[in-house]
Amino acid sequence: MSGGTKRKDPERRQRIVEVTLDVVAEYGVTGTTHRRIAAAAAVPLGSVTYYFATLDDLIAAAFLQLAEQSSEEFAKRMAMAGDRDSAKAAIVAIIAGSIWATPRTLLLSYELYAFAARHPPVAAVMQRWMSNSRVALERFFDPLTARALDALVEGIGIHNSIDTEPLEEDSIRTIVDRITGINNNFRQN
Amino acid sequence: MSGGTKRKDPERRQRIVEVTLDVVAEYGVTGTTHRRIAAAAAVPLGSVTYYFATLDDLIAAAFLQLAEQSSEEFAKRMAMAGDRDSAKAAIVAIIAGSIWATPRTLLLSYELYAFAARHPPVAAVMQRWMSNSRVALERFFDPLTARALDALVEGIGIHNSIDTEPLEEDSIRTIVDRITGINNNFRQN
DNA sequence: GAACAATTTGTACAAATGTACATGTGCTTT
DNA sequence: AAAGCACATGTACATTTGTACAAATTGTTC
Repeated sequence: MSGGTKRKDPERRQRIVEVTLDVVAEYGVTGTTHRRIAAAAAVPLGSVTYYFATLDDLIAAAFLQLAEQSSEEFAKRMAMAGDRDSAKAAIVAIIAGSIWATPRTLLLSYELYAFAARHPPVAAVMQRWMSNSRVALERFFDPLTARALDALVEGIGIHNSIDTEPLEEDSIRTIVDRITGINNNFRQN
Repeated sequence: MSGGTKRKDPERRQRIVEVTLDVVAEYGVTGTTHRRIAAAAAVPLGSVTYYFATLDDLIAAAFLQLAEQSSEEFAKRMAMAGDRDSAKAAIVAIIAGSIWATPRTLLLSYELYAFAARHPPVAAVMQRWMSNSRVALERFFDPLTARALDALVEGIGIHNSIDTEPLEEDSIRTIVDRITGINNNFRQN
């Protein structure tokens, strides 16, 4: 039939990519090696180099996946919102909830930023990611507000991960309210 | 006299620390090695290991210095402000101006975050840094607003460094105005 | 100026790493 | 069933790395 699976372990490549994120999360990019990845994926060393010409390629692939997943996730949550108020609620939930801003994700973000700074293709994907987030936000808010909210998600996320006592949900809501304005910049669709 | 300098190259240790930041900025923590640092500082390899027992120690020392410098710099700028309005102006300048949010500093920040996540002592210093920033801001704003502004500096800084067209100063001012409130949460001293 | 301790230097080496590659192994097509 | 091919595996190896260390050097103290 059409495009049948090739051989034995059809999802091996994908598994390697996913496991790479685990390794990065645990050891950092600095401590990420072919052998650790191979061990984590339970495949022989040669298998890792078979699918990815270079270690950088593999790490890049892993980060690309992370960016795309995050981007989709964010867009999905925003898409579920019907009006400005529920959009604001979604933002608050994204920042406060340990669903998205999990320690692991934050940590991977730091590694991603650092990595992207030295790998233009990855940087390009990050730009798309940011752009998508903004587009999603601009369904409910004007461009400037969208950017501010986007930055806020980033900033509070980071600070909360470092801070001993993270901001509470109510506080976050207050800030979001201030940025979006109680009665200015309407532009519903 | 009291505590005279020991030997030949009295500032060697300090120079090594500073040069380490250069190396990290250029190659990332991943690409930072004893030998590169030695070359950049124009000292023999043995000299690097003489002052710092381990490479991690050295990198940690370098990041600690970065954190302290940044912290002082931020506090100083805030201290110069006399009232809320000039404080707001200072914040806008910090975000927009390429003085503090230079590509190098941002890049080093990413590396620092990632590094701190795996090195508790460095994480502790980062907490102090954040705490200091907030205290500086709380001279002019209530605690919640201070946190929001702090996060905003972080978030916009990052996004601007990735984005193709950074936010203009006017836009930043608008957002800062919204967060600080035009006529709410006064608390001058 | 001899003893001393703090620095300085060059070299050595075991461990880890990225990558290459020769050799299997099992589908699929002819 | 033979051939072809994509995938799989284990091993090999040149490099790079962190770190140790013995030997020199230099200022300071007595």
